[in-house]
Amino acid sequence: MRENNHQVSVPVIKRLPRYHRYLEELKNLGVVRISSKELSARMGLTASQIRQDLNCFGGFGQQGYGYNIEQLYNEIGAILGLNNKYKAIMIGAGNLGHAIATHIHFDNRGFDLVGIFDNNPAVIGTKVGGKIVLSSDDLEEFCLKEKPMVAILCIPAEYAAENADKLVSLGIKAFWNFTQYDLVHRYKNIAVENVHLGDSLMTLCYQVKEIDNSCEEQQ
Amino acid sequence: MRENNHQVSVPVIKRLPRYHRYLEELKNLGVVRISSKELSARMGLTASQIRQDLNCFGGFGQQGYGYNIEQLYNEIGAILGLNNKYKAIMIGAGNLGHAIATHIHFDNRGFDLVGIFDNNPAVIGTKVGGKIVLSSDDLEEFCLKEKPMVAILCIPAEYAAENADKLVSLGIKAFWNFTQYDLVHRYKNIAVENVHLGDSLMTLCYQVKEIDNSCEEQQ
DNA sequence: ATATTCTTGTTATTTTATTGACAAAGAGTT
DNA sequence: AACTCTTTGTCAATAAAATAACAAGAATAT
Repeated sequence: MRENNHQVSVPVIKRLPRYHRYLEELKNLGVVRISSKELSARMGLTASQIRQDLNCFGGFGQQGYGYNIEQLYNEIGAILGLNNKYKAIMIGAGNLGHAIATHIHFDNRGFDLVGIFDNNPAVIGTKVGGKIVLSSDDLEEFCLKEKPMVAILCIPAEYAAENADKLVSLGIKAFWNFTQYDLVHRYKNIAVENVHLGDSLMTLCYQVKEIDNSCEEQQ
Repeated sequence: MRENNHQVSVPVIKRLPRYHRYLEELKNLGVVRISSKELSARMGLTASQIRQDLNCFGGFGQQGYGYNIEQLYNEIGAILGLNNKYKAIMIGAGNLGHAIATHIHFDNRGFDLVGIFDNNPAVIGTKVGGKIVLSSDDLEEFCLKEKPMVAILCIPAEYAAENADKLVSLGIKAFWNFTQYDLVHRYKNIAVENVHLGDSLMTLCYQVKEIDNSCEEQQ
């Protein structure tokens, strides 16, 4: 892999998981090699972009041949760090937390969900995704012992800031943030990946409105 | 509002929900007006960007004064189309579908969730978010009668393509897609908003790896 | 072996997005 | 009423991202 001294841009990083998915599918289909041209056609982007993206990390292809699918799949997995087992804890075991904990394959994506916390007595002690939900009161002790690196926030927006501050003080280095609260520029050297479902739905609403308007115009 | 003949770029649209959130918060705090400068400081972006974004849709501000928060909030809501009641149906009432159906405030965001469908007999007939889960067998009849515009896909990736095709044939014009399957360039004149949670987690993994590496280097 | 085709990695160009600059206009002040 | 300050809307400049172009290397065919 190429030396990492030049920062790779966010748009490139955001595309890597998608490449990874397509390559996995091709790998499972038994396809051995692919050219940037063919992959671009499948994915609906330009061959140039694929080559440029990949060359941020190194030359994985071969002229006149293309890319070896299994190798490229593994390389991208390594770039993303999916072989890691970063310890993650979940804060909030309500509807959404429950769904995320049971639905997401953390182990394929570099993480290990080691603890789930809630402050609702009705939920504490129940099992979610094979794990017993712990009380938020035990959070500090747990963090000191297990030293998790990542926190998944599945709590109401109004509790996000205080919880995040506390978690940072307990050594958390990254957030997977499902709250509406914007954590992004609250800390430095803390990674934040927001999943703003409400924002996503509003964006869809705009698109639907556009389609709706153009339908009406045609009539 | 300004005439809509020039297409507004995707990055601008994606920022609108965030403006909307911040304005809502300010409104609830009883703040009446705000300048682009102050809003930009709160949101962590440039004043120029805010002014440029807003001027894609019209001049909502006043020189020497700034923007009236309530007015701007309403304008952005109207631009996004949040006052609509687009009928939405959910396909798949598993863990994730259940959480989305109960957790998301559809009515604040331009939608009305009118039906939930699943093909698992153990789930059909149960109540999710106050609605009885219907059998997928009833989907066609339901769509002919209710004419929903949007489908929320909470099914495994392998069933995404066939379901989407069927839904498009039944008149669905937009998808909120929670599957890993890429619907984007499958149809034209169909809106797709993807929520690829797996991709999001992989992106976070990359960020965590970066932090982890820089920590190790320091030692 | 040689020629031809394919396909990469990289540089150049174009397009898109963000930031900066500033005249014009209204708000607040004296 | 005149003056100063603030802040917009817009245009210009810069930065970033995507696309195109192409030389060079490797595979395949003859």
